[in-house]
Amino acid sequence: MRILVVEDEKRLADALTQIMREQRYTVDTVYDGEDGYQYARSGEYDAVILDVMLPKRNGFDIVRALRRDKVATPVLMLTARDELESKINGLDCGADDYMTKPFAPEELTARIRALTRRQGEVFLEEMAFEDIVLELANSDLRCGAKRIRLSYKEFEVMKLLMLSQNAIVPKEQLIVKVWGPESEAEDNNVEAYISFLRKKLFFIGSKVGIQTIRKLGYRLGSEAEA
Amino acid sequence: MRILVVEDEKRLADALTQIMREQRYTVDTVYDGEDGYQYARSGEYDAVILDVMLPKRNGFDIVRALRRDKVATPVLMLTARDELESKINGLDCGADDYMTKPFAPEELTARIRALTRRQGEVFLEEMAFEDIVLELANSDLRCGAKRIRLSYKEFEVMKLLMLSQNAIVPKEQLIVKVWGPESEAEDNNVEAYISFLRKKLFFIGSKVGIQTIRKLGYRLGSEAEA
DNA sequence: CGCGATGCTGAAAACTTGCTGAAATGGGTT
DNA sequence: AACCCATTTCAGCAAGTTTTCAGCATCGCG
Repeated sequence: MRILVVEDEKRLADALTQIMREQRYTVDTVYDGEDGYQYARSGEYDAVILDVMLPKRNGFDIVRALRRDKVATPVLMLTARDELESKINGLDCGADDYMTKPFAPEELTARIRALTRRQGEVFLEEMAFEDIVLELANSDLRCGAKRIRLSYKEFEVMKLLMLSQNAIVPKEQLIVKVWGPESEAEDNNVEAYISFLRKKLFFIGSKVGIQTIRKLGYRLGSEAEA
Repeated sequence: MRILVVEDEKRLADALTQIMREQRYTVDTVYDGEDGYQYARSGEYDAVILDVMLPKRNGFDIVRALRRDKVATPVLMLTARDELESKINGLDCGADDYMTKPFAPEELTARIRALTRRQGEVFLEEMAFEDIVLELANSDLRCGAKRIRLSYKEFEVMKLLMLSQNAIVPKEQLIVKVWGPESEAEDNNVEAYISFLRKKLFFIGSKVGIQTIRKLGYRLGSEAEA
């Protein structure tokens, strides 16, 4: 989860950055309105913490511009003034929430959680290993420009292998997690799917291969190592 | 736009209802937590204004229950206490915003506007995707000079697909949002409409197509990609 | 090396899921 | 009542997925 902090007061900016990093967000920090706007416009953030009073360009202005640019990133406005006017102004500009300084760190994190929750879950969108990427949203397996659609079970098997990175995944575990603990699935079912996946890995030209560790299971590795 | 007000104090409840009606929202009002939960659970509101202290069931509890039921309706919590604790509590329960009593009517309406804006119920004239434009006012789908009228349900399905841009929209979600959560609609109903829409997309000569992602849902994409 | 155990894979079968044309339904209008 | 239109229903087909199975390949052990 990526957060953009736009705040000119160095001490406060650092504090905000620190607080958010502790919550395991990836934080970028900029110190004036113009930079803030440019960064936020990229749309790659999951939330923006935006001071109202800023050099070069004020917060209201930035939010309005972002919304006009069709950037929907949630924005939390920050201001020293506790006036109703500026609250309403902020929310009406298209900001999603509003907080007055000073504030407790917990309040900040709670508000950011509330803002990011919506998109939240979905944001881990892909898994990577070596030169391949598994797109969680649509079950596509990608290597460079080439891609191929995986079926439901192929996807599940691949996901488990990638989740374990280089570790060995026992057949038994694949059966339990993909076919279910009650299932009648046999080893050969897994073998068939490993075979399907190998074909698809070859097709997209990946150097990643599925290695067989006899009697133990399978694991991912690059063809080179072996 | 439909709003649910859950407030036990009669005077305040009436005031809230009045304020929101003046803003042309359709307002339903209930006076205790249990009713509040039941009504909100229908998912048919665009926002809920929820008091924390309520007979039968408190506000935190209700939000938590709603989120557990996968109801994503934005909730604005209302409380007399200006304590940080209860703010955090409210937001972490899954509420989307928080306001302390007393408040100015303008602040309430500004916050509700902010909450409802986010779900994309924006009053735009039209929505665009690649070479097609959906005219919200008259339900026409346009590609260049060619246009065709969509029926009500065709329009709703198309709107949801376009709202999600490239993201996958599950059949289930289409059923819930177009046919309603209580409906008996089956997958085949959606399939039939997807089929209608494909014919119309073809008719207006768009390069946009509706892609099927087996077991997951549908999404828009240009014919080229695939 | 020879043998059994283990794993691989292509093809076919069995099954699921999705598509679509046509007909039925049903509400609203003329 | 006759018609129009949106919507639902249904049946058969198409496409995609999963299972099954047979035969071959490979491994490791004696």
